Amino acid sequence: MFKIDIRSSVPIYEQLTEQVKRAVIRGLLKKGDPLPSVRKMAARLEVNPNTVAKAYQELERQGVIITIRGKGTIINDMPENPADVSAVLAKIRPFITELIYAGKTRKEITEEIGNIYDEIMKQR
Amino acid sequence: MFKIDIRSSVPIYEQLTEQVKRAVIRGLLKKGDPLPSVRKMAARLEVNPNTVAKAYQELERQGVIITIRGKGTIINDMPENPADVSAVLAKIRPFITELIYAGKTRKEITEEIGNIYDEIMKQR
DNA sequence: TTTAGTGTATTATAATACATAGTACAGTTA
DNA sequence: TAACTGTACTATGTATTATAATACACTAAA
Repeated sequence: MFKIDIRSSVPIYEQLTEQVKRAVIRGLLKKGDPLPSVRKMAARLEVNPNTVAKAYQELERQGVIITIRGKGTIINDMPENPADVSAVLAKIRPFITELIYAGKTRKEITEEIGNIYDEIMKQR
Repeated sequence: MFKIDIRSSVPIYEQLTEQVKRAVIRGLLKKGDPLPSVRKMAARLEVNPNTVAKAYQELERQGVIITIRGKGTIINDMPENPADVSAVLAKIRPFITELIYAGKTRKEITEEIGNIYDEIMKQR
């Protein structure tokens, strides 16, 4: 269900947190569903358990999962009150600048973003 | 014309490269316009000359500026053939995931991107 | 030629982030 | 008790970012 690209420049724990969130968005994981333990997940992904632990801690901080020491980790509800959207938009801005500089029009850019949206939501 | 936020987690040289590109996009800088020398720019921004040099080298690598040893640095033509757009889109994807998770709809997201576009293009 | 101003290159230091390794501890469940 | 949870800690290695301090090659003007 989860795959890590070890050659990517994106940190492993970030790859994992994003994929968990995507699975929740797609409905592949629902409230109460358990995640594999830190050690099992690490074994499956062939990464260090500490790296998985870091990803789980980040997911809990964002309210995506609930962890209970000794028991395990389960998926939480999708949040109702939106997170810090403006901070996310600020991070996107430099990339939009790059696209404009590459000659992309306003319409092309918004269409590409729409395509990304569809790809994330799509059930394989 | 350029401002650096020293408290930002975005590297200084990245802040500078993006602002130069934005100035070109807005038409505030045109082909042949000179950029301040590495040392002058560093003094104005109150950063180390090496950091400015790194930004200039990155801008030259991207074809934004032309540097001539002993003479100075000037703005290049806007590129006609687009750069690696797919790589940029790949970097945007995790942020779109975050926005979806925060409850944003497809329409809301594409509109927000459009707003960013307008803000970048806007002449103050 | 000399001088001052360009960009460039190198070495060193410091701080931080990322990932791994190994070990230990606290809590839960069968 | 035994085996499993998550958590905490130290240590190591690598990479990135930024600064500092020089040094070098080239250009333009005095």
